[in-house]
Amino acid sequence: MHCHATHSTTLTEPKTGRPAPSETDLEPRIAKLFDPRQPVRHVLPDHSILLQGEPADTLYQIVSGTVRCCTFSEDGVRQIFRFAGAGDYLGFADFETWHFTAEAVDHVILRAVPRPRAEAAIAQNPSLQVALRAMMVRGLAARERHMFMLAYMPAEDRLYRFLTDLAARRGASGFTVLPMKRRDIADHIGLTFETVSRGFSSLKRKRAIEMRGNDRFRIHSDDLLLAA
Amino acid sequence: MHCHATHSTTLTEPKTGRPAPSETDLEPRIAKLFDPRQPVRHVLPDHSILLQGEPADTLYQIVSGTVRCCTFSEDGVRQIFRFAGAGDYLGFADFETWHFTAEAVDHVILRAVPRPRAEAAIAQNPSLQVALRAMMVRGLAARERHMFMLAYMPAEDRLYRFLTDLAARRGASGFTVLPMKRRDIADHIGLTFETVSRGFSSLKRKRAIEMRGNDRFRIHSDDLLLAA
DNA sequence: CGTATCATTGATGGGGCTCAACACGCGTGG
DNA sequence: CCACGCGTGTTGAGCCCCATCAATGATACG
Repeated sequence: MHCHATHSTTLTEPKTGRPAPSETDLEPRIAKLFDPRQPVRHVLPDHSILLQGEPADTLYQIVSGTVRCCTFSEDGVRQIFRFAGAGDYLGFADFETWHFTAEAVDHVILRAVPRPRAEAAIAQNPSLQVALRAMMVRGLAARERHMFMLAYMPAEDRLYRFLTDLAARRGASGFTVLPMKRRDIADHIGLTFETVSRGFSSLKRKRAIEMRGNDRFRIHSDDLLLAA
Repeated sequence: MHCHATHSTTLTEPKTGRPAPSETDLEPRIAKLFDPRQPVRHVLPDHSILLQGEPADTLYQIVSGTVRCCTFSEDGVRQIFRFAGAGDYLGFADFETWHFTAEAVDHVILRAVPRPRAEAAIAQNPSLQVALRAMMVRGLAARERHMFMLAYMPAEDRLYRFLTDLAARRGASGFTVLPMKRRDIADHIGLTFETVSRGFSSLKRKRAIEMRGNDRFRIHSDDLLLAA
């Protein structure tokens, strides 16, 4: 029983990507861990930021750019379980070694903080702990939502939801930049890049999306979509 | 590019379900939140423990039995993102309202603690916070592992891995009880119950598993499996 | 024995993977 | 300037795995 409506299902999330009220208040407490002026790291497209299995001795905040967080199976299949963007954090889901690999999709700028210092600050700051737990709760729910997509949604719906979620996170109306390649999208939503490409074509054909070049898109209103 | 070997891929987890050393030390601290003698709740098979959307005013520890944690899409499709068993906890991934529904698979016995009391205890106990964060980290990794399965593994491999993981969690060698129905398994690994059933038959035929009735199974060694 | 629930097995069709060809932009170097 | 290669994206043809629909067993319970 697949999801008929292309724009289907948000499960029960408040709305896509909208942080809970508590989150809005608490997020700055996490950001304070990072010195807003100091150590900044630049990473070029397709270069790795951190490697699965290596010591997780640093935490990062993404200043700008897009990061793909992925794991590789023994036979080299890549699974991107998350795209992280400006304002997101890397490293709070590990203690000793990284359980995933992070790579730059485009030019990425990071702020870094050594783990010992961060952990010490966390230990002394109860409201920071609450903020962290809230962040991880959102991470759990996001992964469950993604699991549902992988298990039950047909190809085109997966792509449509990926695009709407991305546009919602970027916030601004109008065209949204699509920093990643078709292959990256495919490895994220569990398809081949050919199927992703067909999905783009199909969505364009039925006026669900509009594209400028192949790295900018815009979602059309649901009303238009229903007419198709 | 599917996973050829039936016993394939653990990604990079230490080993199935084995808690990290830190976890072994810290887990009792979470357990201490629950009074080992007092308020116990019994839930009959297929009855609900907590409902998506309702206030999350209680935390639970599972004393015995198996719980399915699931979400429902608008059109009624069920996704079981986790089976929780004896020793597992429910409720640390929410603050105000439940983001999922928990139902008893078999007869379930729970210990409960009111959230305000638990949160107060957490706020005052730093090492408990560390334990909680470790638990949530494991939850994140488990969901990512599951995402990989849903995205890339063929039906039979999914079932085989589900069974091996279950047997590993139960620990004891010999036959393992399978508390849930085919339909539950299907909704967990993203298949239909018919395909799950065919998977059982196929695994039996090639001597990968052995069954006693249809609710007890045993995994055969990989050596035997390779010979098939 | 009749009924209900669950599991198994078969037949059929379709969605997406695979293999393959082609289009397009962009760089380099003749 | 055009040729050529290369990376990326699109489109087509064919096939296979799994969802779907359907029928038959198996077991428990009245």
